[in-house]
Amino acid sequence: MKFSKIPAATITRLSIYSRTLEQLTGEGSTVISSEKLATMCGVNPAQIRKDLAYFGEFGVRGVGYYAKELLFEIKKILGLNKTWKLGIFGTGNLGCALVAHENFAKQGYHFVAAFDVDPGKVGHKLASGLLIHHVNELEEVARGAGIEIGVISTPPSAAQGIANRLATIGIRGILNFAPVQIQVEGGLRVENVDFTVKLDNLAYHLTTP
Amino acid sequence: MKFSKIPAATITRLSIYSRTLEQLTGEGSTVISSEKLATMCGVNPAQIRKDLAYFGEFGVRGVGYYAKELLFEIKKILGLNKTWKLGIFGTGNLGCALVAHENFAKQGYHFVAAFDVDPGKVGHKLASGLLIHHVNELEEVARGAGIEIGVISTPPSAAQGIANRLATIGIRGILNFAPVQIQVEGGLRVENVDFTVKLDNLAYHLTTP
DNA sequence: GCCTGTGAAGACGTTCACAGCA
DNA sequence: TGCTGTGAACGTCTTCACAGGC
Repeated sequence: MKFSKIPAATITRLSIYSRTLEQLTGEGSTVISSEKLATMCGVNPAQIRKDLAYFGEFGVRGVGYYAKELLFEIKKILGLNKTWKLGIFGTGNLGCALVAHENFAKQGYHFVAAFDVDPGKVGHKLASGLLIHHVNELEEVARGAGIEIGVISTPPSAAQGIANRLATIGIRGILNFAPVQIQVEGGLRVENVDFTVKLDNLAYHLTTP
Repeated sequence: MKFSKIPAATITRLSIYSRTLEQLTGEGSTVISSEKLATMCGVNPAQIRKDLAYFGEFGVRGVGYYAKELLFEIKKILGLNKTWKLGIFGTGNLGCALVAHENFAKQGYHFVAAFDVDPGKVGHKLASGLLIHHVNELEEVARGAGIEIGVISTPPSAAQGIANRLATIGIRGILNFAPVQIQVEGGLRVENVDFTVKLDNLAYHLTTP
């Protein structure tokens, strides 16, 4: 185990390795080489070995990695050996789709509270049975439900305000779907999921080959 | 104008600058310095100047950038001075939410065709009025509608197959919401929008402060 | 023989610091 | 003076190439 600083890209790749290993173990693979895993993940084999070396020695020389064991270790590294409680802010089309999305629950991410500003929605339930609270009650409900990660799918103009309030009650992680750059300070970490940025990337590369 | 290779990260940032400038011009700003724009976008001022320098000289020394003009130039660089035709593959919760999402249309991205495998959905229309075709008709309909970018929101297992078929009819851009690594070759470009990877990042950083 | 683990080399991207110009 | 444009310095991440070990 090394104590050097771990590249952000390494964590992102671990997540992809994890997903690929999930698939491989599901298909019955037991041993996998860095080369084969690399091909499946679209990276360089040395990259995989280096990424893993930050956290330990998980392979067997001359053999490869035991898929199930490696998957377990990676999940432990990422903190996926527990359940995470999420709150959704904004229950429009996207917000509802996210709550209903199966991949979250499958990975241990559970929505435990939902919020909106629309009085016509407050008090109603989402398809999953989750009650929609008014965003005025954010602090109280978030604490009560034990939210650990906030998911923002509000219009851009509301995102910063939600983030600020989440910060003050000690939430340290935000997944932001609103197309704005949220200004943060201190321990709060924001990950942006940005469709438009990705589309702009495609547009650029289709325009400038 | 320089002919050096442009970092991928530069394009992503241009997209963010564009969004921020959109907001600024909307608020009535006319001139903006690299420093102020940098603060708003969460980057280094020199970074902005360098990013822009790849494409030309858009600023005025001692003054800054004219917001409206810069926005126009960045949009031109990104290829946003035209309308892009998108096809959606998979009309589940997420797919429907994407078609309904206002930010796409606002930036010139228009869904012109929808596909699903579910016979119960084929023939029906989405809320936007878009008719759902069976994915069997992919090639014919995609050509007819002039799809330029494919948006995949199918289950993971179906994603690669759709990508292959899009590749054979000459589609060169894919926005992939399925949590799998799509294997591509040649001119096809895939951008992944990966909620779970982002959440795993948060989980890691909340676990390992 | 084969595949992992890793120091060293290389490639890449970012930041600095200042020249250039309104 | 003030802010952009940019070569050079810096730091970071990736890839190579081979030592280490089954």
